[in-house]
Amino acid sequence: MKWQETGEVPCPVARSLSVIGDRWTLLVIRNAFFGMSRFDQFQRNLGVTRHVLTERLNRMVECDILQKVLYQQRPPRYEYQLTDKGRDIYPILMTLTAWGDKWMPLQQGASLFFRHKECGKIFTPILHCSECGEAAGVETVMPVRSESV
Amino acid sequence: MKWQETGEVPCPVARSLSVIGDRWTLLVIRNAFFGMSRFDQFQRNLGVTRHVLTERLNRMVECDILQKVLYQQRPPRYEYQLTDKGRDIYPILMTLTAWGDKWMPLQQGASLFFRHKECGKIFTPILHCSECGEAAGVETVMPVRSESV
DNA sequence: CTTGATGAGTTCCTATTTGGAACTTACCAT
DNA sequence: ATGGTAAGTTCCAAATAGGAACTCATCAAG
Repeated sequence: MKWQETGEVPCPVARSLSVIGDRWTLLVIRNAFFGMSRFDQFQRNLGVTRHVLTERLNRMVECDILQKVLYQQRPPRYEYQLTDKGRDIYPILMTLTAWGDKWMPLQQGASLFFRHKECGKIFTPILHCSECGEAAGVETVMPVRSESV
Repeated sequence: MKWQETGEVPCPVARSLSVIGDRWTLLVIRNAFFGMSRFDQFQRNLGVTRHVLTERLNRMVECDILQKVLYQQRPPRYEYQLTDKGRDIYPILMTLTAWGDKWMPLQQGASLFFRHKECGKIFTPILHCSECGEAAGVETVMPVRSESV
């Protein structure tokens, strides 16, 4: 099975991964959340080769995760900004961060935190149930395939 | 930059991705959550080539996401079971699922749901702040690098 | 006892994707 | 006229992936 065939696959995990399931893509998005938007910023910060970066940015624009915005004429220069679809990847980055901090810690401790503006504190993201509001972890959740709903 | 160099990188997102940041790895883990544990089950269900699957399973065992458990002698056969570290990937799969359902829907609707055992309902996972308990989305969260904490 | 099936890989070859470095194009500043 | 900046392109070598066939130990059937 090739990866371009998975965009229309029934599993939403596979569909998500068909777009954001490679390493550089998520790192570009992480940097976009830190305010980066230009080709050379991404390239220098990540160390990704220019031609892989070109391919990834184009794919994200096609998939409507980033949009090109003209920031200068003569010569025309575009920057890449997160769309609503792209901004909605934030929870994925938060859970990835939480997992990395917990299970692949470095001796000098975490290097990325999240501050909740409403209470002002550094926090760990916890998944809750949209229906009852209580925490929903692996022990309290059952995956259900749609055939059997 | 090569990918094997990123395991010790300061960003926890990059460290997470160095292990689970490729397409097949997360699909294998998804299937493990559905109860699969054997080589041929993974191979047939995913359509991944056997030698890529071998490499991925070995890597996950090395990283302590899966563990090999003998389930038969003569000939010795092992199955792959999620460890605590592996089970803790569940929130990542939930957020990936929620994003895929919302932004890459199929005409016939979602094909994977989560049921909260405590309230019995199908739900969408929402990230909350571990400190105050309120919802924490992209608008109410500030990423902070550790240098500036 | 020969054949066939099962499970978990391994091997081999080809095709695609990366990594790395240099080159291009359009402009501005000195 | 020279150098710098930004955003790519191009080229080649190296690594990774896809596909199909092969191996090995063992059990079951005819």
